[in-house]
Amino acid sequence: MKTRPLNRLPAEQRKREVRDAALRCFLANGYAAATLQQIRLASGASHGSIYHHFGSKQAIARELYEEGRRQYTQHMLAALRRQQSPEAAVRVLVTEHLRWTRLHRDWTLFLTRIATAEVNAEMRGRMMELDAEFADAVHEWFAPFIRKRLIVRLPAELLVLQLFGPCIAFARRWIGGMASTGIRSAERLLADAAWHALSTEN
Amino acid sequence: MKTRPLNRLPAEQRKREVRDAALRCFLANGYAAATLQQIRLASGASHGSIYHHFGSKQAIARELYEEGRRQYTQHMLAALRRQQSPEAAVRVLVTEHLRWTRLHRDWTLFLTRIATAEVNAEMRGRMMELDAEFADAVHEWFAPFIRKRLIVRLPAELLVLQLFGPCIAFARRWIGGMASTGIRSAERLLADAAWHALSTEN
Amino acid sequence: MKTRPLNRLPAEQRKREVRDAALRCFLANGYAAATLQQIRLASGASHGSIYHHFGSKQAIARELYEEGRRQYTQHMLAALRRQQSPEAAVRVLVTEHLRWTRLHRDWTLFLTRIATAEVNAEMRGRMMELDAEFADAVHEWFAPFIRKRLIVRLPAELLVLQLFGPCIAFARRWIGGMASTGIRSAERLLADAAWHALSTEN
Amino acid sequence: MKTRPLNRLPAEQRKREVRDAALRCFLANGYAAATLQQIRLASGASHGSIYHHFGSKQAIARELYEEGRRQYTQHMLAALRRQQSPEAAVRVLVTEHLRWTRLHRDWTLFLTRIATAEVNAEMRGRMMELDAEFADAVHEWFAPFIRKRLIVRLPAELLVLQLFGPCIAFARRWIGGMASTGIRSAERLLADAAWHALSTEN
DNA sequence: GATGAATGAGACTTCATTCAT
DNA sequence: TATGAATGAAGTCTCATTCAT
Repeated sequence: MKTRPLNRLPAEQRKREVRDAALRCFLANGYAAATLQQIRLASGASHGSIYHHFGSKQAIARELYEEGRRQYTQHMLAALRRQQSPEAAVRVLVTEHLRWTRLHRDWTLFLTRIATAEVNAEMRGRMMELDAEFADAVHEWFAPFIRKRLIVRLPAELLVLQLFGPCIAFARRWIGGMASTGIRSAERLLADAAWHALSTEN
Repeated sequence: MKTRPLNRLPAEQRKREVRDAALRCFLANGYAAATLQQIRLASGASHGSIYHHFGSKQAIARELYEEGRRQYTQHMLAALRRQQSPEAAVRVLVTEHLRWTRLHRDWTLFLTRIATAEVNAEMRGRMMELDAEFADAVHEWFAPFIRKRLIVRLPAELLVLQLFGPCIAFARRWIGGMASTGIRSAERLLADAAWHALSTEN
Repeated sequence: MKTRPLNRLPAEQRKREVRDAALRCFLANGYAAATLQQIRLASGASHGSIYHHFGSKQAIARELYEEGRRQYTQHMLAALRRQQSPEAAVRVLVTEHLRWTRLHRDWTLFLTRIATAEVNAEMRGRMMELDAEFADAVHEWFAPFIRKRLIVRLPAELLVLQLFGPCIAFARRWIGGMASTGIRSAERLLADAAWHALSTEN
Repeated sequence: MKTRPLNRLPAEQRKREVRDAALRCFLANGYAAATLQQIRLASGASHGSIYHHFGSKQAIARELYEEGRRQYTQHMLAALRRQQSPEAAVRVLVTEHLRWTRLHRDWTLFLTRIATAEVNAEMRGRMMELDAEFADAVHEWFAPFIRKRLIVRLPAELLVLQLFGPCIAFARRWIGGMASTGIRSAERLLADAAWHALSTEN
């Protein structure tokens, strides 16, 4: 009943702090195992304040997911659009994927886990939407080179899978501490392999 | 006066029923969201009976995981060992992976999810062990051909990733209802692509 | 930079809007279930503004109760005082009670519910006070006729109950959508019955 | 995690104790204000045990409501069916209603409050159903006497209201400590008044 | 006067697990 | 073996109310 608001903050700053704290908690033991209590203690915000700003635990995860995906996508597409040749593009996408994974280990872990975690249908739908958007953007860039037969003839979807499939699988192993190859060597080797797999020149 | 146990079953049959029910529950909303209550209702076994046979919720998942992995591994290695040439082997591995995915949709979904689910360290360790065993077996089969330079020179780990990465990623999309390519066309196309990616002949 | 109050209204108008919104909320699910959040959204006033004007959720209900009772009482006593004969008075009280119920369905529902709702002692005391005042006023009007034996010999309290009991019970059923008799037919029939019950002439 | 069941009871006995404790809690401050914590302490059952048997707080109230109504109804209908004449029947119904109210003050208070409390639609429907059943049973008993013109010509519904309306209103006042007339005097006076109101002989 | 961020106690409910029968 | 009553910690979320701006 008697309470004094101690830390009055601008809304966006408060949300920022809660999101950051929540990310740490989700990473520690996973989404389901993270508790509001932990997020509260880690963020310094009160229980009620968190709900005032987010409305639910899931909403925090949703905002984090959108943020992580946006950063990844922007990074990748920016790198892609700086390239001229398809070979450079293929190499850069693989290299940058692994580099982003390495530099943003937390985000990668969170995005990987939440994607298969038990989230509700609405959130799952949003994830698929973002997946499709990214795949489309990549495919669009390669389309002219596919028409010129510089890149193997594959449906757009499979081309993207051939491009990212191995490094996604590698990243998963690396995050889990299971990779015997170093991630830096993998950058080069998987870039070579991807170009070998996609080029018609070999 | 005393209630008589009505559903006395042979132990293995009762466990079978509980495992089957649990698989359905885990698939419905994920491991964490599934409750003993649901498994109890779905299996017809009582609370106490389930604990008598399994000891914990996690133990049920562990048994299911072992079972699913064993079936997958046996299927894949049997297919691999019937092959003579590296090309046939590469094609068969991709094809059979996708075929197994298609024919055992439930198992695939369960294995995929539990792999990133929030399980304890012991279970995670067991998963990695089984991963490594399978990778080693595949690599061992290809080793002679790698030495003969018929297969691209890649560390064993990356070779396996190059082989399965795309079809794992495809399977994930297909399970989620997101694949625009049919899984049967994908079998052929991804087999071609895998061979193109791994062969030194191209 | 600073947010400007956008909806600055004369105090009484703002209170009016909040009361109206609160009445709707209380009617929807009852006093206890109505939340300040709902009242805030329904009224357009901010959290703080509501507290500035009322001080508490209960105070809003109290003001509404006083308002509803005042309207009912004034209506009934005005109608009573226009009568000359006890028969006309009995008939008019029953008729007008049901007519007011019909024309002010919302108020009736609110007054009925709040009367048995879980409110604090202070408010309960105030309710009883108003009940007694009304009963006294009615009884005072009939006193001369009771002394002249035109109206059955009953303690004042029971006389009023005999007068209003059936139509209160009917109103309760009608509000709940349970009445099989139409409220307009009930006006006449219950007026007849009340006169039959109270008159010594029969 | 570690727990020892201390008070293992037959299911019905445990439910009995919880219901009794809940009735006391609901009476103390009303349904909404009563907490599971209070019921737990008052009943001696654990939190989980209560949910094992009832599933929700509302379900406890529902069972109590059914029980109270059943007791009231059985008492009243048994008394009614022992009568021969309509006069005796009218008097007995009024008298027994007030006597039951007096002897089962707790039940009356609970039934009165819960009826206007904030309960969900399903429970409200059940209440109306029981109301209608009782009214029908009473009306059926009087039907022959109405046809013989020994009882005033009123639609069944209004007849019942004329019969019980005043004593329901009185009971409400008496429970609230507002009645100036004693309940025992009221039994006789309201029985007389009811007969005067319903009989055609006067 | 108005706003809405902040509070924190406490609400109901769920759950894996235990164990007497 | 089977049953299901019992446990109680812990979960998410709600709420009336306060007060700095």
